[in-house]
Amino acid sequence: MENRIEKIKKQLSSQSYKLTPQREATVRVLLEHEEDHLSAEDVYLLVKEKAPEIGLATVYRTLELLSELKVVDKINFGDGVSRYDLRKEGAEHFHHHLVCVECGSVKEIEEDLLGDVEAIVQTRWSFEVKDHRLTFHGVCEQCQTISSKVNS
Amino acid sequence: MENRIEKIKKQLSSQSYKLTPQREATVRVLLEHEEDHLSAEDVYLLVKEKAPEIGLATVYRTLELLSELKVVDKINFGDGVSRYDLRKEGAEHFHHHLVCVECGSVKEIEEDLLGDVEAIVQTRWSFEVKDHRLTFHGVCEQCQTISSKVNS
DNA sequence: CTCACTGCAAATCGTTTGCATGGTT
DNA sequence: AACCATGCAAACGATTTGCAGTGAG
Repeated sequence: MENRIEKIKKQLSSQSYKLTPQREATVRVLLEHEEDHLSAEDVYLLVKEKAPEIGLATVYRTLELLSELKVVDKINFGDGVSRYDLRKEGAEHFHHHLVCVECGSVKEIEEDLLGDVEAIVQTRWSFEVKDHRLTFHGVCEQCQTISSKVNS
Repeated sequence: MENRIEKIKKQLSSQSYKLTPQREATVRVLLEHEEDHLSAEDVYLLVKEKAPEIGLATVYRTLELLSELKVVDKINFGDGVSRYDLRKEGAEHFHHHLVCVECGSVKEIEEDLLGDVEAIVQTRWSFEVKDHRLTFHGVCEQCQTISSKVNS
């Protein structure tokens, strides 16, 4: 935890940005909720618990900044809200997501399943792939169980 | 063209919706711009050329309806705008996209490259895949050429 | 003293909704 | 007459911006 903060601090200062208390509080919230997919509003409310004076605009500005530095990834699951996801240590690619159309839960897949596909795209369409976004829509294990009960 | 309109008309009436003049004009615009990825605003402006009385709200309502019927897919490339994409005839899956980070162009890939990956997700995570969204971010062929010129 | 950073409120932008009207059946 | 669909304007929610105040270097 602390060393990840330290790392982010260095990343910031290398581009002459400061890790202000507000920014640190925001980063800490993100670290404590790595599994979730928080919206800016979510982050704001959580940060407010630690630093009540913080403003929503600052949270937006911080998330924007972290996004530029590729510390977080900004995603969009189609509801009109942006969500922010800590990039895992050393991950060079965005991870994949499984979105359940029944309960709305979101699961992350860390493995990169797209190696082959990227190679195909690269050669067949002469497209130099830098990153990707992959989301599956479907029914999660839990909801499959529930609906099979209902239907029996 | 006409037979696709006819088909959509049938699809609508099978669920007791009507293909009103406004809806037809909207569908025609989408058909004439299959390659593009129009936002609701874009569609609105184009429809207005044919049917000046149409309101923006109607365009939104029509696109929403077509989206439910799976005639179009609603996508989001991360700028805060929804875009609407005609589903190809008989396609059961969403097609993939190549977004160029240099010039912003968007290219479509019709082939479904995810068959294997879906099988993996299905078995390994017990997730029943219904559909997917796959977007690659990178540099398109044209921009690769340009930047290699600049750098030489 | 300077300048990046902040909080607040107002502004913006895409999208949705309420409502009165018009057209079909 | 009942009802779906429309246009318009107002409402809405997420995000951005202008600006004056603050604090670290």
